[in-house]
Amino acid sequence: MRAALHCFAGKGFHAATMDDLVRAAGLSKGSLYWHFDSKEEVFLALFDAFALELYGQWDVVEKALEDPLDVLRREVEVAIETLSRDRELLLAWAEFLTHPVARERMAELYVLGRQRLGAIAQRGRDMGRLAPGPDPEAVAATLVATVEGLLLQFMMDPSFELRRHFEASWTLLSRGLRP
Amino acid sequence: MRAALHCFAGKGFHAATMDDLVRAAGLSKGSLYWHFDSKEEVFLALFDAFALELYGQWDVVEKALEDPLDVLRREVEVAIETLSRDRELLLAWAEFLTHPVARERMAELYVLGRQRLGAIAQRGRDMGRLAPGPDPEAVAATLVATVEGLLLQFMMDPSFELRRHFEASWTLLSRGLRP
DNA sequence: TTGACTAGACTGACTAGTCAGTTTATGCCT
DNA sequence: AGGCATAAACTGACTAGTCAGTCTAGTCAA
Repeated sequence: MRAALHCFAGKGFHAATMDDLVRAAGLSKGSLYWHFDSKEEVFLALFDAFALELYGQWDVVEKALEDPLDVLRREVEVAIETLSRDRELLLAWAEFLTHPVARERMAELYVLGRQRLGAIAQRGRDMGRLAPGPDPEAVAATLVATVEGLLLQFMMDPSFELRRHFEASWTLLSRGLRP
Repeated sequence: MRAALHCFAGKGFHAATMDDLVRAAGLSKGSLYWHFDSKEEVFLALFDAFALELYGQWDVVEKALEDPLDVLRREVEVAIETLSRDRELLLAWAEFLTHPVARERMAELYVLGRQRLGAIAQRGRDMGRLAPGPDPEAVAATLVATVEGLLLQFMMDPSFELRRHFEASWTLLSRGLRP
């Protein structure tokens, strides 16, 4: 899987050949096809692994923190950290956007992500910790957009100051979120 | 070019064959190669056309509007409108992210975009129309992130209410931007 | 002995790009 | 008007190469 991530991130899904994966993993063609039925399956397995990791981390955040505004901030932060930890992961992420099946799964991931953030925003509003103005669903969409948009800029340009810009984005957004 | 957009959006850069383009354009192989030297050249020509269109529209906005906050809002709006007008354009946009050369050009586009938005934010701050808090560069990065993040979500899911969520995002952000 | 696993040569479908020409448009001279 | 030259646009069969996936022949641990 690590070898596959390396190959797909470096050359993209199509340009990376099964021979590349085999070489990078130190395996043979036969072995690779013993473990996976097809190139696509390797690719999708990668996606599923990251989706699982991301939402696993969100579970932790939601159990650890109380204040809805803290949870929102930390979840955005965790999503950015998880995906930017490894540059190859980020490049593979872009690759997922262009693969028909991976894209479908990514779409589900977004829907679920918005639901989770939206539910927290709703709770925050009910508790009076968030401004009553913007509806929770739209807040969730805005937060997802911020995560993905900042990551996209970082992906295009490693010198993009992700951390600093995230702090600035949050400062702007939280002013709008607070009652 | 229209035919190429259709093919690349539908199947992606790699899976779309030159024979597909030829069929879609109602041309022959030789003809296509008379106009373009390679598949990559067709692809990059598409990117350049859209980059040009986008910044052309920003020029118009900057000439037409006075108040920096209005300009910022309208430029974000125009970027979203231009890229979401045509679903195929949006899908091709994702394709650009994964092509090494197109990615480089996209990176330049982001840098230039942030510079332009940053300059306007700076002016707004100097004029006292924007809060002095967040530095202009970070404001620009946040706005670019919002555009790209919302578009990404719309790309994955046509039922995503782009317009409504854009309004909500702007409401949140503008609260943070105003003095 | 069996079944999980590995090796790597091989095949067949597919595709970017080429080339040797053909047709159409344009301009110019008588 | 018509003949001629030149360039621009186009045609489609062909080549040379690539690569996902298959297949046969194994190894090795329990």
